Amino acid sequence: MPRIAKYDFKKIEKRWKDFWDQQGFFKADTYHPRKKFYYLNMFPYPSGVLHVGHGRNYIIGDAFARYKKMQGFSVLNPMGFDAFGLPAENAAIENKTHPREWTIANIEGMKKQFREWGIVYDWDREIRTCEPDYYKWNQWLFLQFYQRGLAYRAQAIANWCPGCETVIANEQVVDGRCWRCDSVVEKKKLHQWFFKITEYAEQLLSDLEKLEHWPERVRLMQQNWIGRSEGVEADFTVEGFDRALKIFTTRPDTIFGVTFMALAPEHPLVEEFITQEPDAVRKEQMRAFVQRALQQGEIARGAVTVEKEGFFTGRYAINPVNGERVPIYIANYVLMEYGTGAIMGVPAHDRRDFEFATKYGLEIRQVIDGRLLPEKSEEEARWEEEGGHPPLPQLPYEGEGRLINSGQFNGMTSREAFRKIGEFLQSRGLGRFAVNYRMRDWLVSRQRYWGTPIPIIHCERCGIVPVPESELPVKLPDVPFIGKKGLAEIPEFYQTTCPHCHGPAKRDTDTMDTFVDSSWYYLRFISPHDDQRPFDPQAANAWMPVDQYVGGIEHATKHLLYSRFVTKALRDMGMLKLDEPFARLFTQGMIEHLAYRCPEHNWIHPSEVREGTKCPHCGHSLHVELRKMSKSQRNTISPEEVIAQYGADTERLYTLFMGPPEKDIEWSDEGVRGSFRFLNRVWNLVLSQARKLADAGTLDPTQFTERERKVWQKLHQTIKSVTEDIEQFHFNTAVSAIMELTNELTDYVNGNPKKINKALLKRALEDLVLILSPFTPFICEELWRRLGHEDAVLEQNWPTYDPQALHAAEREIVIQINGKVRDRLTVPAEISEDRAELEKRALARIQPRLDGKQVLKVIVVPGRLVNVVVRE
RNA sequence: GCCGGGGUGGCGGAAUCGGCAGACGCGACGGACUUAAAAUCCGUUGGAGGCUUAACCCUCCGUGCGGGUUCGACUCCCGCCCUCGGCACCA
Repeated sequence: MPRIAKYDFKKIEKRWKDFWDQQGFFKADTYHPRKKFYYLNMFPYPSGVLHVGHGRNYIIGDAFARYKKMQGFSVLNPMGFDAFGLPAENAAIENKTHPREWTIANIEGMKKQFREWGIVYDWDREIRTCEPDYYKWNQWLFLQFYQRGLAYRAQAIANWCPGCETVIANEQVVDGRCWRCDSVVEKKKLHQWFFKITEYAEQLLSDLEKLEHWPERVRLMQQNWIGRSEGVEADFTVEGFDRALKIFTTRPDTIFGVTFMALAPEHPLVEEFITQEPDAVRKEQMRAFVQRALQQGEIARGAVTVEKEGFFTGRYAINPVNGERVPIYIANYVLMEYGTGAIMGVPAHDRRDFEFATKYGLEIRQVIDGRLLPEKSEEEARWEEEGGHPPLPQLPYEGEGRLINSGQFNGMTSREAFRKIGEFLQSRGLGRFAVNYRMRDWLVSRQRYWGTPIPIIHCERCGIVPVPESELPVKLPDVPFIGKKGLAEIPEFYQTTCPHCHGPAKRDTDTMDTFVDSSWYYLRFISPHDDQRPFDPQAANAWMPVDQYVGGIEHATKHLLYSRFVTKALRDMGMLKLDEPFARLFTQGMIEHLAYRCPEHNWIHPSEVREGTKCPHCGHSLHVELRKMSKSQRNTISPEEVIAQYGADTERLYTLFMGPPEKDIEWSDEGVRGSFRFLNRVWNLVLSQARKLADAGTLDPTQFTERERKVWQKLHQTIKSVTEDIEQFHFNTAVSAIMELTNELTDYVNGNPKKINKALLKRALEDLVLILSPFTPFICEELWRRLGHEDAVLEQNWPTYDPQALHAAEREIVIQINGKVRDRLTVPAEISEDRAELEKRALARIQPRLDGKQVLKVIVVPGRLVNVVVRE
């Protein structure tokens, strides 16, 4: 027996890394793609050293791109870096360096890491958003938006993150905290730049339907986020005041139940009421209340838990439907940012209004009778039959029903009344149907250094003046970076002259949200070196949309929403001919690991944990929790360690095999060893046979023995299921199918070594290597050569299966009695579809078991089973 | 509160046009090899019970809980429980 060389992954991986670097398998034709496939991973923020959890995203992507390449697609598979952003500044401050240095160093480290993983990109298309040749086009985009009214500056109450010392967008606030640093977000009234994403609210919502290959979850998250509500805007006149008080309601059918009005503390009328208040004491009280409410707002007025508070303005409003006079309050629970910043209070049919009215002793008038809904008539009938009345619904009742106490609208259903009351108001010019969205405009200005400067100049004489396109890019000043220096502290930067009047002027000192950079980068990858425009529309139209996009779910209502908006805006600017940028989306799960926390010493690295999960410093019992891998929680596993011990192929295989890729899953060192063992088995199997197969004859399936036919069948079944699994991102089951094939081939080889069909085995081993190659490219490239091939795996065609080969000559039919398996029957394939024959054979077979019981019926599922139903 | 996903062996997970539950892997146990260990290889492994010289032979239970539909339910329907995620004083 010839000795088999050991699986020396270090040598193998080194060899093929270099080879792939030289080959350029993923170089794609920019202008004339044939059978194009645009594969894209969300590009990373260069935050430092990568751990195995980061690897998942890129390993999935590399496997998929390799598979598509072997299927004959022209694959565009680029990578770049979302290189602007706050962590670079914070790290620079900490390390007394410049954000640029920190960023570039990380990028170099990450590129090396990708290479270690065997991940192949077309680096000629690399993008770094912090370079002027990229951010110039952010500025261009900003100016285009400005011209079209899609970018505007406004004073608004913004989310201020005290940790990051900048404002952040609504999408970047999670549970009242900053998505990045977790600080509690405050509210500040500031002048800020916005992108008018709300102009596209309707399209962003309705086009979700087109995204049939997106996870349902993401679509729902966006739908909730956009939050469309249909309702009516109604004008209440204010007594002794010349302007109307506008409110928005989704329940115009309850308008006869209005017993008070409430204004947000920021509502413009509030200030006027205070100014005009003759009573000095009252004036002061009102002012104090507003002050208090606004301060409360800074913490989190949004919270349901905050007690509702109000203050009577002394003013009254007139209900446009019945002329009733109702008091106007200022209330802390009314939000200025939604609707009109004012509401009509209907305590009987709104939980919040009910709470408020109860507290302030306001009338609670029921105007909807929930018992009389047509859909409930069955229940009503039953109640009548039983001689009773249905119980009165408890107030507040927020459901639909029929109107009562509502004048001429009495008896209508809520739905009818919605329309009729809306029309009633409309016909008198006192209201109109209206739609409101929860989504707000995208706040894009940031008070930080490391970002794209906003290309705007403020001139005392001319006002806001856009920087002329010819002067782009407005470069970030190259100053030594000491401390938290924003552009507002760098006179060399902001001192300038006005492009109009040439007088002294000041540049805008804010930089753009980094999400602007990432909202269109997928277009830049297509023609990354174009210095005339952000991207070449012709090439973009040829390559877009991205056929498969992969990234984390955390971007569901941030990056994925912004990108959809920007694509639509560019379409309307005539630069793109498509509505949606990402045809297929896959959101991978996180990799988790146990994290240990000491009440005194915080996060403890698993390797330091002492026996019995004690803290190494103080002996305290540690709190153990499964958490996503993160540097801050000291529970990361470094790819270097894994690669040094087992090789990159093992890490790749384990990452894909560990579980469904969309799920969060725990990293297991034992699992890694299992993957390593498997690769050793494949290695030994192929090498033990490779030399013997040199003189394999021609393959002739018609001459197969029964055993050979079984091997042939398994091979084709495996090709089929692996292909289908990869298409659906079921990498875990694809790998297990390949493991089964390997087990089968090992059995075959060991079973009767003298009688091996060499042609069959050669083909089986070759196909095995090819279908495994997207997952573990290094070992497969090596084995492919050792099987006698000169050309690269990536130049091979993906194996296809023969439908004829999928079925065995014989099939096993299960025989059930009353649904329980009692016996089995092996029949020739032709018979397995013959109901009558199956029934006959099955009954004959189990006759002894029937024991004279009466057979009621026999159910035959061809090819599968026979179920005999007997009387017990 | 509203919306959505998910509950299957010791563990990760397979199997859903209703048709053999537990593929594949990990762990565990037993064995082979070895002076020994590691590595490797072979076998067993949902639970309970039974039969036999022996055999991978049989019976019952089993996919969060309780009902239902069906010849047959992890899969469909009704009602719950738990859990994860999104939204949330959005009028």
